[in-house]
Amino acid sequence: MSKMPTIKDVAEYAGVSVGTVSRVLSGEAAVKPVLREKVSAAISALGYRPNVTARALRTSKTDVIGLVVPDITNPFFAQLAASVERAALECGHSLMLASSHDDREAEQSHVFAFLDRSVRGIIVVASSDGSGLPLEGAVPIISLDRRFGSFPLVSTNHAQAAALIADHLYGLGHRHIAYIAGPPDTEAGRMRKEGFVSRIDLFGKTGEAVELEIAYGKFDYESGEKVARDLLSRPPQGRPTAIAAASDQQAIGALRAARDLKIDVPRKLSVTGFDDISLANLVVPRLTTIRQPADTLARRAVSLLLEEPPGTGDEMIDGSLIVRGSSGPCAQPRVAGHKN
Amino acid sequence: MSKMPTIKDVAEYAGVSVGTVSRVLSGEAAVKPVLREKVSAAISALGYRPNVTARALRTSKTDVIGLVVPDITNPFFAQLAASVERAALECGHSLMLASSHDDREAEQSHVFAFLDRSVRGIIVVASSDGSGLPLEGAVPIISLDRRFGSFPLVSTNHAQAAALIADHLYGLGHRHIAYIAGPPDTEAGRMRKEGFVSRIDLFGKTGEAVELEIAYGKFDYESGEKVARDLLSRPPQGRPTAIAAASDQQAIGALRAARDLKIDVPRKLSVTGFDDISLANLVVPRLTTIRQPADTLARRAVSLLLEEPPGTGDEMIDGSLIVRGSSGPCAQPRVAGHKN
DNA sequence: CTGAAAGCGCTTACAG
DNA sequence: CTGAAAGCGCTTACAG
Repeated sequence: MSKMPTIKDVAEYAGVSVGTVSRVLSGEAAVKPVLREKVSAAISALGYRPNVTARALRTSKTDVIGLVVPDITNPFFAQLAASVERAALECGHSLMLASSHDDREAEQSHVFAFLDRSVRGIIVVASSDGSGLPLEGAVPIISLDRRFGSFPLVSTNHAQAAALIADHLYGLGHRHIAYIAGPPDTEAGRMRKEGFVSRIDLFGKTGEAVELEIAYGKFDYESGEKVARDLLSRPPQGRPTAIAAASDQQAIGALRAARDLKIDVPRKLSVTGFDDISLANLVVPRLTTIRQPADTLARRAVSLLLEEPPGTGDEMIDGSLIVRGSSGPCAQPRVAGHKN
Repeated sequence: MSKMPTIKDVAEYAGVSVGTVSRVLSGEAAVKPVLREKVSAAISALGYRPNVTARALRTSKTDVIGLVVPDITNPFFAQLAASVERAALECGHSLMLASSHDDREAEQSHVFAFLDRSVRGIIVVASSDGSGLPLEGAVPIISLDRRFGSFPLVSTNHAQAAALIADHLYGLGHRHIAYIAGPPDTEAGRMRKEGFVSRIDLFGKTGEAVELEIAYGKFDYESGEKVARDLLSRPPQGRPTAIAAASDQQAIGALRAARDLKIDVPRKLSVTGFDDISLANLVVPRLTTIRQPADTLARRAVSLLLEEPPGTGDEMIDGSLIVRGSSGPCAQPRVAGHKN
């Protein structure tokens, strides 16, 4: 087997024309059973496998989906990638993966590289809000989780989900809350913050006022740790009783800062995340967070891509609140003697 | 631009033959400067980009590397994937990614799928020791981290690295150690265990004897937590003073078990991992572990793949010990009053 | 140094 | 229902 057999070899072996072989391969056109048999026999006798490249050239259709993520090392993106791969596989497609390392140029060049390979479609988890990419519809493009250019976005309903956290914390009695926001140049960062803030504002109007501090950071561990450290190195009375973070990684960083500062979570401080990465359930205490429906998101993105014609509208999928050990009732500092 | 321009369009625009265009594209053959200019001008005027598929069909060479990992959601594999992607990019190649979900059949079918796409080469992080794949050299295949079939393996020198941990723990005075091994059907699992055990045995002969318990598990969090829980729910005197795990994830699971059982790490128990995933530096306490040189591993794997002829021998790369807070001196239980 | 032509392995109208 | 033939967009001997 020094050379792979081609459709021509199969045709000769079976004593038919290549067209006929092609037809039984596609299964579309009707072929007389006798010939069909012969062809099938030839195929397995020779161990023939169609040349995907040739097929792609001829039909200018491939079965690969390109995915670009900011950083595959980020657990949430890894989860997303895994889900996209699975969804693609279910639809008989393969995955090409590229990391943009949060670099806009890399992101663009990866998209172009995918275009050059005439992939079936491209899903991009943008590194930051992309601006005017001069890309018209040769190949469908869908934004996942974070908007890329002006392409349709499939994402968690960040605002709705963030409001869930606000409800939770308010319900627990917290009236001094810090929110660690994500980068304001990401739609997810903005929407989560806005959802959270506007819910808290609403409480201010209809219930008890809440003192809300907002700090900005990146979505990673280090940012969360750093911001939380600043927030928490104040005397107890001036400290927030709850920190809501825009990502699990930030929240886990915050947890670490709290531990370093010997602040008991959840007794003295509640901490919440966003994403429900698998780690969230493993840290101590386990993290209260928002579950992003990675699987559903991925599946929808792939569907939109593959639809004929490709989906064109945004889709928002609700997140759900996962209550675990890192959040608890506010330690009512007004009662004397209960203070730290 | 409803249709992508082809090499033919460029040729017409520049007033030359397609052969000439192809030659300036490849940069190999000599082309008279005047024509070269014209062609370049035409290319940018039309926004021409070569059709990768056609080129692949013609040359039967592509610039994509296939990577199959057991689970992209596992932080170490994610790191490996990121490194492979980077290394591939540096060599002008793209990455196709597939997850085997630790399923041998899926693994095989992904390899075949890559073969069908006539990728330039395939790197596989095996889910378990693959056996006789009937794959001869159409396309180079390299095993990374865990051996696939009988293909050349690039991996950390697991035995050497595990011995480093043994040295560390022994040096700290631990004489009752538990080792949480990885699955014995993985080469990495076996070699790490063997490296660890034989080093401890050596101590037994040349120094003080060490009581060594060995438990088996998968490489994941849950396994580590479960095994450690069993190990640690014994009275303090019968407990190991150190747990060496075959992966960071196991170790982090063990950390969690220790915390649940209120066993102070590192005061009463030392815990070590293997991999140095980014999380290792974020758990509390930070995890002492072995750094696997993911970047070097990936780069070597890609190099072997791309060499002409492809590399054929195994390569072992030394790991390094990273000492952090989860390991410390043994709490000499022999001194009365110091006991728990 | 350059053009005309063959061919990579398929699919798909076009006749019959 | 089936075969002969064109053509997808390239690269590369082959002449000149």
